[in-house]
Amino acid sequence: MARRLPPLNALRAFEASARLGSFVAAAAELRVSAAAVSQQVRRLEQYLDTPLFQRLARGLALTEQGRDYLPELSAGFNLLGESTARVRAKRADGVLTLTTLAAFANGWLLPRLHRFRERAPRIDLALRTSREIMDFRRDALDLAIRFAPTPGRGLHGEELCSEELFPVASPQLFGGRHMPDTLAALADYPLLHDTDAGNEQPWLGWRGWFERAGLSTANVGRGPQFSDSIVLIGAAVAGLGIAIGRGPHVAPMLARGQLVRVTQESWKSPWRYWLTAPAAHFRRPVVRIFVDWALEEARQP
Amino acid sequence: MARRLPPLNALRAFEASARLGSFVAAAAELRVSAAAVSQQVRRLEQYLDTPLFQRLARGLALTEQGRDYLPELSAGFNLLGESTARVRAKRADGVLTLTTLAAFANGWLLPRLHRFRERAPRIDLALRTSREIMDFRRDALDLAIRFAPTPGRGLHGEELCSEELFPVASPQLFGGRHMPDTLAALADYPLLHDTDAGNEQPWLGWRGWFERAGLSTANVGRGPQFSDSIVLIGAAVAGLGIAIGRGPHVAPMLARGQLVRVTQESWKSPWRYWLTAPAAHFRRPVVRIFVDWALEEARQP
DNA sequence: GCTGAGGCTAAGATATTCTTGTGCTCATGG
DNA sequence: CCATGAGCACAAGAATATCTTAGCCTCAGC
Repeated sequence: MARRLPPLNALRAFEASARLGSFVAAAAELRVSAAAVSQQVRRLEQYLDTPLFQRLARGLALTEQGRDYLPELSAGFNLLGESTARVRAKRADGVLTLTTLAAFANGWLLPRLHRFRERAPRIDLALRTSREIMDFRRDALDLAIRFAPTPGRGLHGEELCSEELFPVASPQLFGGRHMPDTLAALADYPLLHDTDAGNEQPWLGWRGWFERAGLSTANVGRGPQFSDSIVLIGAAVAGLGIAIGRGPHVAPMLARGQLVRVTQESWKSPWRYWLTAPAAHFRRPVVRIFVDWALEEARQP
Repeated sequence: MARRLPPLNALRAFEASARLGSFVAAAAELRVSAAAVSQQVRRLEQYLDTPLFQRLARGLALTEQGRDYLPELSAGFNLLGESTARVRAKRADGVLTLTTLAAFANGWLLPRLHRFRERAPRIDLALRTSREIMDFRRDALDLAIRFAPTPGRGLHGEELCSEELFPVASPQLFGGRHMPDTLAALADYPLLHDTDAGNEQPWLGWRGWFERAGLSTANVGRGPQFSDSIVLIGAAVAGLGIAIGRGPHVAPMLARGQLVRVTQESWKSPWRYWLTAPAAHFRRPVVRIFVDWALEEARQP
């Protein structure tokens, strides 16, 4: 008749630790101290009477038991989490005003939005794309997605995703010819530039890339410039040259074959995409539901 | 990056309540008071901002939200519970000495035992089938399965399953003829009797059945008698007559078509099958693992 | 119209869980 | 080769969360 379950919070602590590979990281996800996670995991190990981690001086390694255990736990918690999110979202109702870069909206948000509509059919999204930093005091904004080193002063922020960059071009640019496979060889093709880029964020500009590789930057300024990433990408798709593709902005074009990666080079940006707003906004149900959904989307491979 | 989960203990309280249809029943399963369950469910409803139950004067009814929610939660908790049980069982090691009625072992336990071997490959079962009540003080017994109204004096017990009874016979007994469909019509066939039955437990004897139906019991004592349910069933399978089939004892024969139910009559026994032993035994890992497994098996449809 | 089952609430008791602060180990880098 | 810092363990007290108890309410069934 009965069902016997292990201590659930200990289980959650283990699942997070195993998934993230560290008590410190798990503690951040669970918003408790690392010591708390350590204690919870110990409790579970006692309950099971078997070690789940090998404690190394620097970090953790799963034991065989732990390795077998993790995937099923994750699946179980996913079920709990997803079904809960659905229940929560179904009756929420209202408008969510969101700003983000057009290119991010286009590359990341729009292709996923049908799933949000499914989950929260009664929340309407009002999307404001703008290159300016919006002011929460002035504008009637619920939430912003920002690319920045930190969430922003005075604002609460949750990390949405990181960004990997790599050279991309239309396959038509090369006709049948061999595609260049080194950074140096790219200089033979027209390079497309983002106007803003390259000062603070060297990974956004060709100059940064050539300097990092120790190559001459003499001719690196040549080529057309674009003030907006979305237009820049459009130019690359049209075969006008090679652009520095920002992962989240170009993923759908890569998936459709409109763009391909050129060379194996890549650069992982130290900045992050943040979901950000004054802390109070995050307590609005409509915002919370969107944020939870977005974070979940970002966790998918 | 992050995953957001609802309060897990509240979730478990809801799952149990919804599955069992009552806070009182859920409280028994979770081994807390009904008030605690009520509070936990309320907490979850607040978290979700939606009602999950309609509170009726006498009992509960799921709302639409709750109805959608339950199956996924159950699936999630099943994953957690089953994978945990596997991890727990894998290293346990030893012998479990168990007594039970031969017919119950044959009809219920043996067909399921391959799954137990899978889960706990290093636990060997020593099965002692006996019609006598075993004495935990005298015999080296870990656990007994007993059919009784209560677990037994001085012993801890967990309810394994109930028992439904119904007339059964080999389909060959009727040749091509019409199968009797009323209790009264059974009297035309040989009735098979369990020697012990019919005094304390009227549902085990034909006399009890005929009395309950208000029929004459004049000829009800006729027919062969058997001192052991397993032999009685064998006789029924061999086409010797109609027996009172005890659900857990005859399930595999029904599944294989060796027996069929005769008439739609059935009687739900007020006694239960108990897993029972001195409380201390239940704390032995080997016992706990078997008990958890058996309870889980009993929950399956 | 009783009675009992089942649920609710409030308040205080009890447990669990978390944080803080300290100490340890070892990989990394100067 | 030593200093540094990341990451984990441990202990004790603090902060919560959770449970129980006890009394009340409603309605179904007798």
